Amino acid sequence: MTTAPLRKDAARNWERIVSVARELVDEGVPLQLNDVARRARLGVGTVYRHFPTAEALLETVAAPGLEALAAHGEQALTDDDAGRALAGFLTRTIEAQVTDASLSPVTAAPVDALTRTSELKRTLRSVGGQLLEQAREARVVRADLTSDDLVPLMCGVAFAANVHSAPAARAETARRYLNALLEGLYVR
Amino acid sequence: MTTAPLRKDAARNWERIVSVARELVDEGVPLQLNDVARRARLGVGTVYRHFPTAEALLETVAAPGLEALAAHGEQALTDDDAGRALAGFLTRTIEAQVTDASLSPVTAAPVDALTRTSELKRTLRSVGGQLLEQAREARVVRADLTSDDLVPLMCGVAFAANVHSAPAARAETARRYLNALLEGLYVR
Amino acid sequence: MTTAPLRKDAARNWERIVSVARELVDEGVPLQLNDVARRARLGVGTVYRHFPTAEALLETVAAPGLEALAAHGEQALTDDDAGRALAGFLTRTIEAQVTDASLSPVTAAPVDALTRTSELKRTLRSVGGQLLEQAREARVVRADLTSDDLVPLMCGVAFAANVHSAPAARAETARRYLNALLEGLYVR
Amino acid sequence: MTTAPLRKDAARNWERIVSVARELVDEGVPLQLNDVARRARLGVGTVYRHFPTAEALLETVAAPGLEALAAHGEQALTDDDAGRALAGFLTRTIEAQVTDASLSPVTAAPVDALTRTSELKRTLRSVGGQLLEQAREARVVRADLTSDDLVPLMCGVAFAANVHSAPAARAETARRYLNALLEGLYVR
DNA sequence: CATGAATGAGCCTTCATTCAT
DNA sequence: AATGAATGAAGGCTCATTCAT
Repeated sequence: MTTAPLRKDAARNWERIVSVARELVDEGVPLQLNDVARRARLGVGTVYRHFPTAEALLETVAAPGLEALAAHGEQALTDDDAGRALAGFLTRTIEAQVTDASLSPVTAAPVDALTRTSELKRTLRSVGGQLLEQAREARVVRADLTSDDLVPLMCGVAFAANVHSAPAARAETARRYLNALLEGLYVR
Repeated sequence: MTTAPLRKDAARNWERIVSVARELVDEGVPLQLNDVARRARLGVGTVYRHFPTAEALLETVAAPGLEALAAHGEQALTDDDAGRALAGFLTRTIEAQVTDASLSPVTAAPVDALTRTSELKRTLRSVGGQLLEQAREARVVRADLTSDDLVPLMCGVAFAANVHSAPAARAETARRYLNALLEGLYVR
Repeated sequence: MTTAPLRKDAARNWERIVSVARELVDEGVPLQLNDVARRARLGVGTVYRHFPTAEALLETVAAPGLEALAAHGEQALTDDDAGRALAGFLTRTIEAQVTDASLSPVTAAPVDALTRTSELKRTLRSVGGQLLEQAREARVVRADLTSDDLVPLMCGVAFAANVHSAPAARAETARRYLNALLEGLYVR
Repeated sequence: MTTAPLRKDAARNWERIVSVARELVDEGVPLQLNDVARRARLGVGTVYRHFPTAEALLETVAAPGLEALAAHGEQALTDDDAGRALAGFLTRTIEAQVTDASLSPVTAAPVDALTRTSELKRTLRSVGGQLLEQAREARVVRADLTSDDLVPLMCGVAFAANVHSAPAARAETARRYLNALLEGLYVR
C-alpha cells in the first residue's frame, strides 16, 4: 500500500511541517497543530490536510528514530553473542527514548494514528522478541520474560530517568537504571 | 501543626469533595474543580475554598495511600532481614501505585501543593533510604544505588506495568516487573 | 436622628473594620468587604452588618477627612482677607484629596451611601460657596464661577495630579496645578 | 510599517467589532470582549483574534479621535498668533475628551496596548509641546509650565466637567472650566 | 491544494451576597 | 450579634476543528 507521491510544493510543505514539529518536540513544547502552522508559516488547513491529528504528526516525527532502532535490531540479530546483542539493543533503545522526546509517547501509546507506526512497532517487537529468544536459548536471560515485556520495561526505564533527574543527567541516569535492571538490584 | 477543625457542615462538604475526587481518579478522569463541584452538587466556590488547585485536591486524595506506605515502611525498619524488609517495602509501594491512580502523579511531581504532601514524601524517601542503607550494609544490594534512585525506579516500574497491560492484569504485571528489577533480567 | 449606641464589643468591631479599611485605602487596594473581614479577623457577616456596601465603608473612612476640611472652611470664613481665605481652603482641599485616597471617589460620587456623607458634602459646598461669595464681593475672583463649580474643579486638579505623576511628586504637582488654575495659564 | 491588509470578510468583522465597541463606549458601558462578541453576533475567538485585550480594542476605537486632534494641532502650529493657537488646540482637546468617552481612559493610561496608540500620544505631546513653546516665547503663557503638564491638565479639566454635570451640559461646562484655567480663577 | 478567519464549547477563577450555625 | 461556609453568576481566555475564499 503506497501513498500517492506528493506534488513538489506539497512535498515541500510536508517537510516544512515535520521539521517544525521536530523543533517543537525538541523544545519540549506539546504539539499543537495551530502552533505548528504558525511556525511553519502555513495555513492551519494545510497542516490538517497532511496530518489529521497531532498524534499523526508526532508519529511521523518519531518514525525515523523508530526505523533506526529497528535497523540496529536487525543488525544485532547477526551477533554471535546473544546476551551482548540483546543488551546492545536495549541500550540503544533507552538512549533513543531519553534523547528523542517523540519516542516515549509514541511507544507507550496503546493505539496508533498511522499504519506506518503500527508496522514499525510490530517490527520492533518482533526483533526484540527474537533477540530475547536467542538470549533465552543461550540461558543468559531469565525465563519468565516474554517479548511483550520488552517495550513496557524500556518505557519504564526511560520514565524513571525522567523523574527527578536534571535534563542533562538523564542519559547517564538512564544507563545506570538499565544496568540495574539487567543485573538486578540484588546481589546474589 | 494542626489545621483548625472544620465546622460540621464544612467537614461534610470536604468529605464529599474528596470522595467525589476519589471516584473521578478511580475512573481515570483528570481532576477538574468545576467537574468535581458539579458531581458533588456543590458550588464551584465551595470546592475552591477547600482546595485552591486541582493538585491540592489530588494530593489530598493521595495522602492516605502515602501514609499507609510510610507506616508500612516504618514497620519494615524493624525487620531483622534487611533484604526482605526492602523488598517488602518496594513491593507494597508498587502495588499501591498500580492500584491507586492518585499516587503516581503525586509521587512523580517535582513540586507539591500541600506541605503535608511534602512531609509525606520526605518521610517516604527517608524510610526508603534507611531500608536501602541496611540492605547495603547486609551486602544484599548493589552498591551504586542511592536513596534518590528508589522513587524514580518505583515510578518506572509502575509506569511499565501500565503500558500495554490490561487494567486487571496490572497488579500481577507490576509484581513480575519488580521481581525482574530486583533479581535482574540476566542470569548470572 | 441619632443612631442607637453600640454595645461595647460591637463598637470595638466597628473600629477594627474602619481601621483595616483605612489601611487598605492607604495601600491603594480597592475595598472589598470579604478582604476587610479577613484582615480584621472578623466574619464577613459582621462587616456586612456594620456596612451594607463597600461604599458605606469607604464613606465612613473618608468622613474624618471631610470633617476636617469643613472645620477648616468654617475657620477660614472668619478671615478678613477673602482671597486668602478661599485660596487657603482650596489648597487644603487639594492637599487632602491627594494625600487621602478615600476622598476623591467619595467627593466625585453622584450619590452617597450614608446620610452623614451627604450632610458633610452639603456643608462643604455651603462653606465653599460662602468663601467664594466673599471673594467675589471683594472682586478678587472672576464672576462666572458658582459654588457648584468648586467641587468639580478641585476634583479635576486632584485627578490631573494623579495622571502621569509619580506618587511621591503628587502633592507638589497638585500645588502647582492649583496655582496655575488660580492665577491662570495665560499671562495678562 | 503597514499592517497586512485583511481579507474581505475579516475586514467586515473588524469593522463590526469596532463599531459595536464604539456603541458600547458611547453608552458608557465598560468594554468586555465577550460582550462585544455577543452584540456583534460573532464568536469570542474572532474578537480575541482581532483584539487581544479590551484595551487594544478601546485604543482602536479612540484612534480616529486622537488622529483628528493631532491633525488639528499640526494645523495650529502654522498659526501666527501663538496664544490663539495654543488655546484653540486645548479647546479642541477638551471638547473631544468630553464628547468621546474613549479618549479619557486612553489618554490617561500610563501604558498602551498598541504601538499605534503610543505613536499618536507621542505626536500629541510633541505638538502640544511646540505650541506651548511658541506661546511661551511670545510671553503669553506662564513660564513654569512644561509640555508634560498639558496632558494631565487637560485630563483634569475633562474630569472636572464630568463631575456633577449633566451629560448634556458637559461640553459647555468643559469650555467654562478650560477658560477659567487659562485666565485664572483670580482676577488680577 | 492552500489559506487562515471563524467558531464556540469548555475550562478556569473571582467575588458580592446570603444564611445556617 | 457574630460567624464564615456556601453559593453561582459572571467574566476571562484557549484551542481543536471547520469551511468560505
